[in-house]
Order: sequence, then structure tokens, then C-alpha cells
Amino acid sequence: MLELAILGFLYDTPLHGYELRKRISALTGHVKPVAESTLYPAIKRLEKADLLARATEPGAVAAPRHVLTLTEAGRRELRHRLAEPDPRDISDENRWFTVLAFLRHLDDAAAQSAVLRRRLAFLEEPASFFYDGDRPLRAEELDDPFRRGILTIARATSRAELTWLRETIASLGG
Amino acid sequence: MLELAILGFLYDTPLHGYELRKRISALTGHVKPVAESTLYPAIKRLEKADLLARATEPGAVAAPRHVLTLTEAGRRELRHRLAEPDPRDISDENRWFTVLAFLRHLDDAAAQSAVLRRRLAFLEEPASFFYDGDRPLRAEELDDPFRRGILTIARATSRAELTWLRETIASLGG
DNA sequence: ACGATATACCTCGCAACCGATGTATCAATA
DNA sequence: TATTGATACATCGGTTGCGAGGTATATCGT
Repeated sequence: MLELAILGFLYDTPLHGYELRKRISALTGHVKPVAESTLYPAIKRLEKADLLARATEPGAVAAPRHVLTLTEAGRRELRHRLAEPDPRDISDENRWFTVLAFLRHLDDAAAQSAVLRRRLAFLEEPASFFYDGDRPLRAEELDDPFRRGILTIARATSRAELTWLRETIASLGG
Repeated sequence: MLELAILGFLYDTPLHGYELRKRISALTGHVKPVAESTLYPAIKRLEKADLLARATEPGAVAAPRHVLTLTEAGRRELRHRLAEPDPRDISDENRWFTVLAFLRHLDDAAAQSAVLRRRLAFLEEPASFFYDGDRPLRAEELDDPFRRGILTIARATSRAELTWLRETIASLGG
């Protein structure tokens, strides 16, 4: 998820690590804070895999900057990760939002639509958080008000997202 | 999050690892699958910390089972983790849902309410995923349809949850 | 008789994540 | 003048997570 965000932001324009950190924090930081000690090793991993290159520049304000630029392989890698997301990128909302945040980088509307349809298929599966045997329970069947809350909230999200997905898929396919 | 789920399920009744795995999979598995190679080491960690004890029983169907029971320290630990959740348990929906799933185990309505109010405070902060400088952007201000989707969906979730939180806090407060 | 499926547990090695801590420079504020 | 805060990068050790693989037993369908 972090690597996807790094690739995604650098796809637009080269950035140094500190600026990258601020952008990632703005995108997902209020939900999942990004530690510097996670970001810098991730950058190194991507550099080692030749997905990005770094160039040292004198710091504009303070210490020298390492400006990060995606390589051609890095650009391919982002498109690949967007076009064929890991199942977790589809099911986990945090990861899914990161995919969505950069999905415009897929040039092909059909490819974008295919990704949205994967999420649609996931949301259309009858799934709950609580079961009676195999049967998914509805909010009304639960005594526990907190568990009822989970279902109420999840249902609201799901409805909103289904509506948006169907509209957006239609507008892409049009 | 995994440890919280283990403690939460065992708070009700002793279970063996395999059954625990099925319950955790039902609860969060459709979003975040639980690997056995994550669960068993987690059980060991909790055992080592004296939060749970294991007793070997002949297997009802196949191999022998290790029935896991929370110790008194384990029960205290669950209540503590519920009463004073990590900030990430509040901000990250996956973790938050796990807290909610077991929040009934806090005996005190005031303590439950305090936890809900922490989530309420988090949701009431003006946060977005996209900014113009410091100003959070609204869905209508974005060109990118996918990023607009993120805000649309997040807004719908947030509204539903705020409503539910306020209602539930009111009903707890008497 | 054989293979698939379910039950039931476990280890290994690698990857990822994070808190604590360290190193510098520069600007603003007290 | 001192200290805080922002910029800018990095390492270390510990913890968590996961895929791949392993070991058994019992059941059910073919």
C-alpha cells in the first residue's frame, strides 16, 4: 500500500522523500499514519528494484534533498499494480482507496472499468461480519448494539459505494 | 488487531485454535484474510505473556486440540485494550470494527461511551484525502472521478457513522 | 481403493512496519 | 541568546505478518 502510494505520487512528478511523506500523510495519514522509518526503507526497496532513481540536490531550505524519479520500469510497475491489484487491494478499503487515488494513471478506460468491476463483484458477494452457521445475520437480528453498529455502518458504506461504482462504470463504458 | 480478536473471542468462551480461526475469518476475513501462520504465532505470544492458557484435549474429529482459555490477566488485558484503544484502533476502520465487535465486554456504560466519543471526535475533525494547501477539498472540486469517488464514499460512511455514534452515545448516557 | 476435503496444528524465512534515536541546517520566536 | 520547530535524511532492534511447506487423522464420494 505504501509502495503503491510512492509509485503513484512519483508517476506525476519527481519528489524528494520529505515532500513525498507529506503527500502520503495527507492522503492516508489521518487513518494510517506513515512513520519515516517505514517510508525511507520503502524508498530504498524501490530504488534497489530499479523502480526509482535518486539524484542529490542542495536543499532548498535545509539539508540536501534526494530527488526521486520513477524509472520506466517503475512506471510500468505502477500501471501493473493498478491494472492487476492484489485481492487485498480490492477487499481492504484502505488499500482500495489507494488504488482509486491513482487509478487515473491507467490510460485505458476499459482497464479502469475492469478494476472497478472487481470491487463491484466483491461488494456484491453476500458477506457479513456475523453469521448464524452459514447465514449472514442482519443488523436487526443482533442484540449487541455495537455489533449492530458495525453492520449499519458497513451497509451504508456499501450502498454508497455500489451506487458510485455502477454510475462510474457506466460512464466509463459509455 | 489480531490479538484483540483472539482475546475478544476467548473472553466469552474457551476455544481451540482452529475454531478461533474460523470465527476470526467470519468477522474480518472477507476484508483481511487471516493466515494460519499469523494466528498460531500470535496465540503463542499471548500464551508466553500469560494472557491465555492451553489444555490439550483429544480431537473431536481429527487431531488433538489445544483448548485456549483466557487467564485473569488476559481478561484484564482485553478490557484494557478496549477501554484505552491505540489511536490506530480509533482511526483505522478495520481496527475500529474489531474494537466495536467486543466493546460489550466493557462492563461500564460510561467506559463504552468514552470509547465511542473518541471515535466521534476523530470523525468530527475536518479531514479529507486531498488538500489545496491546508484546505480540505470537496468532491465537487476534484476533476479525477476516482478521487471524487473516494470522497463520496468516505462522506457517506462518515455520515452514517456519526448518526449511529450520536444515537448510541445518547442511549448509553441514559 | 483412492483422492479430495475437513479437521488440527506447526515451523521457517523473508518482508514489512514502527518507535526510538541520531545527524544536520536554517528560521523564527522567546 | 537559547530554544523550539521545520526541513531533510537515516539506522537499529524488535514485532508483526505472510507464503510455502510440513505432519497427522477422519470422512465422504467415486
